[in-house]
Amino acid sequence: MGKKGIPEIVIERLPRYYRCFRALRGKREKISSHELAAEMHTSASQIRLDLSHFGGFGLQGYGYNVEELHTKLGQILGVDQAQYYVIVGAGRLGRAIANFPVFQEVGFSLAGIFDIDDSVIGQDIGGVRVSHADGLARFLGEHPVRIGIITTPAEAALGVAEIFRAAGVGGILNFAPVDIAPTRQLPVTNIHLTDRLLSLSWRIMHREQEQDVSRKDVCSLQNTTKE
Amino acid sequence: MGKKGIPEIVIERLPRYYRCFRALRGKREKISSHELAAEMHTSASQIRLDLSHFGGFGLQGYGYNVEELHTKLGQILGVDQAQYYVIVGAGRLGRAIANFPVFQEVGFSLAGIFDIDDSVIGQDIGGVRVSHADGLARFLGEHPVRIGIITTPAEAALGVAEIFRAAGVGGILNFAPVDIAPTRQLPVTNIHLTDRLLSLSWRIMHREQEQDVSRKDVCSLQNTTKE
DNA sequence: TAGATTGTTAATCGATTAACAATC
DNA sequence: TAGATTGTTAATCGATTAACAATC
Repeated sequence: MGKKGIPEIVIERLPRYYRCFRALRGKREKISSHELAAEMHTSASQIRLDLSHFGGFGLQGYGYNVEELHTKLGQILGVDQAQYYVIVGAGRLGRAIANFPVFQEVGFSLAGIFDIDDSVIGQDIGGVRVSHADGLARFLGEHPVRIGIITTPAEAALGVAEIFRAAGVGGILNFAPVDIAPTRQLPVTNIHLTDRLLSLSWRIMHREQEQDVSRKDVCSLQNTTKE
Repeated sequence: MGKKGIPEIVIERLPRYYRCFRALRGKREKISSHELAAEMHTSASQIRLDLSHFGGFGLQGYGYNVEELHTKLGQILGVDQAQYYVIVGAGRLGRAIANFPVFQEVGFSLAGIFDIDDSVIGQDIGGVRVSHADGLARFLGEHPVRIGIITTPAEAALGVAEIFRAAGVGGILNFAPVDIAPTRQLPVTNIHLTDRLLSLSWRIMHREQEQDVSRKDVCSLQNTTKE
């Protein structure tokens, strides 16, 4: 099977597999779908089907080679190539993201950070000087920016998204509490932290009917696979 | 239909409806499922089925009353009651979250913030003094904390989760790049920002086969509903 | 009343799980 | 070779969409 028609939901799971194989490096040479399913609290079937979308990474009677899968999944996710991103909105969340060590580890470099508040312009954040947002469009025209991250207040977010779109930025990661609509040309991931807090709040109030992990060991990391 | 057996996926969508009705307040008195679907880029069927899980909020021939739905959805999500949360990990991300205005707007109050770094202990973050994490278990025993937010490095996260569990905290929102397993007693939402960045990276590299929004108007917010 | 729009049931679609032949 | 474990197809399960009777 080629790279066409891979369900979106499989793509969303891919980073988790990557993370798992990354953590396994050095610890073991190989792992079977069943062992991995136990680690990840999923099913072996799902792992095999998910991975098979990208080619035959496993070996019958052996399993998956940890080193190989780590490399292959990294390539699939674009971790092997340097990628540049910019942050618009140099508030607390923007600063936090600018300093995420994992982003760097994974090959993403901060190319620029922008704001409209004169009092923060010129400050050094994550090794980069904050510039005025007026210069954003121009900056994007001169630098190869793959990802635009929005950490502005809600009001500013759509305007920034439009600048990103016009400049041909590859994709948007939006943290402003507004939904930015993706298009075929411009994938967008909207991350609404408050939404996650609220759905968690609901689940807390209704925890009785939570997933029926058998109670023998409440905080265990025991897997619930049946296969 | 009662509150039993509502699919998890519906719950995850609920905050989005809430956000939408919140934004509509004052602007209009009522809205039909079709109009709302256009706003939200979903289908009217899905909206009607989702909302019907919680009771008959709509009125035939009229639609949904904005004010009423805002109130009802707020109640369902627990926004009407004061809820306390603590943050463990007073780094940049922890500070950012402590200052999220939307969390407060929605009824969540920061009860405490903890770290192990002596140089940050005693600092004021979001109106709360940073305490040493050694005092976390005791603090939880003395205060009614609904949600525990983890913004520590990966290594510390499981230990903190265990303290939360032992203290009977209602639920966990985890930002550390580790999966904390939920149990029936303790719902957990793991938010892996790097995972979202990586799946976006894949989508950028494969944007050709993105969802086929018709190209007539690339950046439009035009709805794609068919019903 | 006639038109609009819900709540809900039935039909469709997609995702997960189970099963097993292929093969290391 | 025999045992293990994959990749893949078929069966099941769940979620979305379509249709429509109920009713404001």
